[in-house]
Amino acid sequence: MPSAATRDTARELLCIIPLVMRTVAAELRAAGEMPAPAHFGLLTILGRQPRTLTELALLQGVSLPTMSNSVSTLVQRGWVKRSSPARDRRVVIIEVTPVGTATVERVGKAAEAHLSEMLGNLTPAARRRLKAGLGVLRDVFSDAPATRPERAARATRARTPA
Amino acid sequence: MPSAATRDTARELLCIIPLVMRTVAAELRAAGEMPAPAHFGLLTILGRQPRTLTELALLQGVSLPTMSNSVSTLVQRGWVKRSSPARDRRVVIIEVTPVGTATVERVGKAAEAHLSEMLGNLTPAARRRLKAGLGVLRDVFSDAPATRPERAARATRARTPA
DNA sequence: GTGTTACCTTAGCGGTCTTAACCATTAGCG
DNA sequence: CGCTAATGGTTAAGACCGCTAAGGTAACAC
Repeated sequence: MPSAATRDTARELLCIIPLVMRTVAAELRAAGEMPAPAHFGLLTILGRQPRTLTELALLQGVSLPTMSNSVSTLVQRGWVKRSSPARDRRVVIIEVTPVGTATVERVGKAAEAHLSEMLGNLTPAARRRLKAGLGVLRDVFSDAPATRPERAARATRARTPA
Repeated sequence: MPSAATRDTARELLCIIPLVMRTVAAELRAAGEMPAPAHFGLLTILGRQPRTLTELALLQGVSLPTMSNSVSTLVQRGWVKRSSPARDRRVVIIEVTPVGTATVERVGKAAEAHLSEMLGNLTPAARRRLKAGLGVLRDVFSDAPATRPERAARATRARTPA
């Protein structure tokens, strides 16, 4: 049984996040060649190291088809590259291309600049509070697709026997 | 010129918010009759008082057509009602219906419950930090469509002289 | 009454996400 | 060795959400 305080925070989340999301998306859109919100995080992750499709889907908390499609559009734009290791030709490794790196760099800077304009008016204390809050959000949501059991279930291909 | 700290926070925002958004959307989706993420905030606002379409668009930071469409689907589901005051038949007043109120109530509770599960593991201190951060987010984004000058301009009818 | 302005809607497009169904490759086992 | 099952991805179809551009109607101003 969740405490009232917890439920209150949940409600806050429910109302505020979409609002913020819209703004973030708008920033990204305005920041030039629009790597859609989802693409931005993806490119950032891939900037650290190449990944398989499944890994990416897990990290971002989306379904495999969604990730497959996202990657496809990223490939179309020349930002990432698919490749299959000879070891196991079922898997697909996704890597960023130099163009992709450059793009995420550039767009990220532009979006940051815009966002910073809004954040610039904050008092240092408020900014610190914001950052702390974001840290908590990251801890909670960073890889917790836990609420959807199916997600995990699918991984093991639990087939309900008709 | 934004400080490094500000830019850092902006980058955090850019990466984390979409992640959180996905989870929130999933909660709402899982919570039954899925008033899509955007609809939830809308119904909440309308729960406080009826609004015109333009007001709603401004409050939510979306374009007028977008709001018109959202309201249309809400109407289709019987959650809100459109009406034109005799005073000025150009404007449209949106009101929640009893069904709408009940729905947002029920779905909100379900989503809260899910979210609370994740939030429940937080230490009280962490939860407080989160709440504080959300408060800052609200202040910054709640009605700051500032990045798009047209939006504000349109409201005050500040017409750039051709 | 003619023209401008305000408010809203329609049309069309791209993006994100889902589930269901399908294909290809690999691994296990008789 | 050949068949079956499991694993990893992709395609297809459907629902939302956001945008711009292009109407349409009501009110206001001359």
